Amino acid sequence: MSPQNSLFDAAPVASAPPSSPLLAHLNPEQLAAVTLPPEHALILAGAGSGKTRVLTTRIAWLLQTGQVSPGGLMAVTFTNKAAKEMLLRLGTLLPVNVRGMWIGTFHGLCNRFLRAHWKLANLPQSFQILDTQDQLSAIKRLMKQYNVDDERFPAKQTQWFISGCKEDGLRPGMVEARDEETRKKVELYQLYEEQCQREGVVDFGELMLRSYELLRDNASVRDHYQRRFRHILIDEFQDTNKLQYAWIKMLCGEHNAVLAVGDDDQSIYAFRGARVGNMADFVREFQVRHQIKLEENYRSYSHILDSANELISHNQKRLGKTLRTSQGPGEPVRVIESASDFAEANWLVDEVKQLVRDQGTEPGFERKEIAVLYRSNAQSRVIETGLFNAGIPYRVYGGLRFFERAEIKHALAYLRLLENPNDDTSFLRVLNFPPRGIGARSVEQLQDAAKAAGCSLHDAVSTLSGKAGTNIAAFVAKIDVMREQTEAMTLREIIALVLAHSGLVEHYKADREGADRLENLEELVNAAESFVTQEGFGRDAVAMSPEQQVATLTQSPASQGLDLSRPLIQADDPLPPDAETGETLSPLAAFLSHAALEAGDNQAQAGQDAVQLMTVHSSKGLEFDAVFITGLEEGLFPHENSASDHEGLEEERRLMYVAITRARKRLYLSHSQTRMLHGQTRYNLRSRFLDELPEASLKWLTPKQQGFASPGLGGGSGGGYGARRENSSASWGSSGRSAPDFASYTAAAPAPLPPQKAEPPQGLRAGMKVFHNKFGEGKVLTVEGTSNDARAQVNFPRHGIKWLALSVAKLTPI
DNA sequence: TCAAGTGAGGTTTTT
DNA sequence: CCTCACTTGA
Repeated sequence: MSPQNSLFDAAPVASAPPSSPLLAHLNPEQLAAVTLPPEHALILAGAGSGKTRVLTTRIAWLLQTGQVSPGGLMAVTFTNKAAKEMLLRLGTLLPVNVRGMWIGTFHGLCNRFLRAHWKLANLPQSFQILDTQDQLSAIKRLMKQYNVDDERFPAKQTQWFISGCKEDGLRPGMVEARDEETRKKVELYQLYEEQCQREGVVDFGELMLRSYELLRDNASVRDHYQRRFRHILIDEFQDTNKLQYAWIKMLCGEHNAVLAVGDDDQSIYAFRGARVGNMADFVREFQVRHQIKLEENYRSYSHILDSANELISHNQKRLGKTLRTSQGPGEPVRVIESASDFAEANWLVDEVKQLVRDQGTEPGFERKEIAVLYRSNAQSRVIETGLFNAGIPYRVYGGLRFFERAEIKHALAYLRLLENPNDDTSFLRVLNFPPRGIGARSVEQLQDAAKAAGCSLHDAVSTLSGKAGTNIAAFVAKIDVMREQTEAMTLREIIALVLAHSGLVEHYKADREGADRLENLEELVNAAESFVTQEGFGRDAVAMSPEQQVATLTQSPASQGLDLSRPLIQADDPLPPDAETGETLSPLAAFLSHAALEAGDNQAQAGQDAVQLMTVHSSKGLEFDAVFITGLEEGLFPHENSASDHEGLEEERRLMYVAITRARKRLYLSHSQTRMLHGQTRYNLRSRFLDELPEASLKWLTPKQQGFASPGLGGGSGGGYGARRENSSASWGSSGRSAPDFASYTAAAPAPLPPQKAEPPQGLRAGMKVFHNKFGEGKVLTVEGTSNDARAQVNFPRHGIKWLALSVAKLTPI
């Protein structure tokens, strides 16, 4: 390794930077990152280190110093939210018209690319995008048609297989199929592809894969984009999958500069194909000479950061990074043990009340600045019940988003049929919705006819005869008439007409519980309206000519230091070969892409001052004044499915790291002795992660108990926080039932009482080592049930994993 | 065609 | 225990 290649040399600024206001207030590392020379670089950006700021300032700096024109760079993110944020902040840094710039999500940019090159990509101009739901129903339909046993090949699994292949860049012919089962899946993959192609639809994976292949197979297109995008900036690089990495590589020729920004310690999406290893691969394959660490944290006090640092230091596979702050220690991290999940929720409710009540005085927390995090969605229920009964407003992240709602999907299906009559997924979705007397038999007949003729359902209708055909023919006629009627209409008018003529509005009006759905349909019209005005109905979906780009740029307000007279686009920046710039995508088609790629807000009633409930995964990228991390128990967090192998455990630890680093001022870590799971009471040990934190930064509100050794000891009651120190010698279960149960919060709907006794059967807890007369030594994995029903799952090194009924088997703790 | 019943399965999720 | 997807019966 050459000296230049040494790790994390904060690269000196090439030449003295212009003392631009852009660069003010950046710390040395940030400044170095922003002003890096135009070469490949990796920024290792810790949580809360100003990553987005560096990215946007870098773009602004490149533009301002004339190193690149707005059309000459591309910035890629994973979520629409991140992309919007980037555009927004860029707009505040520079008077640049960001419309038309290639800043967006991987999928959004691929969509734009494929729209510009639809012919080369072998797609219809207005190809439709299948979301995950659509994809699954398309696969189900396919499997039915080919009489595939869905017991042996569940549609979900097939979907997972297909998506997995695409993420790895594999077409059916490239998949290595050793066993019969895989061969069958590959066959289904092949058939699915043919079906999508026939119907003119692409799924999310296809957007990426086809873009990649087009670049790979078409030298002139590839050359064009390689020459065009001198600067490529990638956000959240640790989340890229194999295909995305290959795609980036494909966009890189001799003279490109890729700026990859990421944090290996926050890589929590391996389960969906993300490869942290891409960071190391990037450094090696791109011969990255500049690596910069951003370790200064602007979010949290040092007790919180010390906890995060210490925890993550237990991971072996790391690039290495330590967060620091100049904000001072702050409060210690509070740790609490409860007797049950109910008690935990109760305590949490009390604590939240306290935090909110203190508002105005110190510390003073707004409800929306309080987050409750958990490992899995199922955990939210108890907490919701508690908050609900206490009358505390709360908001749960992660339900159905706007464009995923059934009524919206129905409306979109009609709209899609206007654009593309061959979209069988949409056809089937609304063929009999609202009900118009088309039964399963008729549908099957139609499907058979279509299969025989090798055409779409829409086209097969004419071949249909008899009574069954008339209703279907009427449906098709209705769609065709709508298409004609809407030809010259605005998007808003089109949607209004479709809503009325499809019968959707009528149907929901008749439905007692249809009011909400009607409201959403109303909202769809609004969404279309604002799409048209804000997005310029997707004009940016088509590659802009240089002239257009200069034009939009000069339209923007007077710039500070941006020389508008200089030619912004080089003369040698021609339109991509075969770009279909003449034909504009229809507003409707653009809106439909938008609906598929941007499913809408993930939270109900935004803007309200409500406590935020979400999984740790969805908390990534967010921050709150106060954070509760709940359910810190072995088996839950780290999750039992991940704890067995080293890789999985390290990812769980990163997840915990993400959770901790969400907190600005105050952090609570909570675990419970018992928890209701799958209808059974489980007895879990506290998470090992709690033992991986620095004692000096913690404050145990309930006494810390010794490891696995004394299951019968200790004190956690569900009650008062911080006031429970006195019962350190009390046997749990017999004391500390002082917490009010939910019934005391609610007059109307009493919730179930917490269990009377939290005594694990025979004192067994997960994680304990036990001895069995026949099997020898083993480790307890789980304990379930009570008294006579109780059983334990034990892993015996010699005999494997066994379930043992505790009323029969003799297990001695050792 | 719709409502009630049955049975399986229950980490994490964006596009 | 709870949710959902799918089947069955009127």
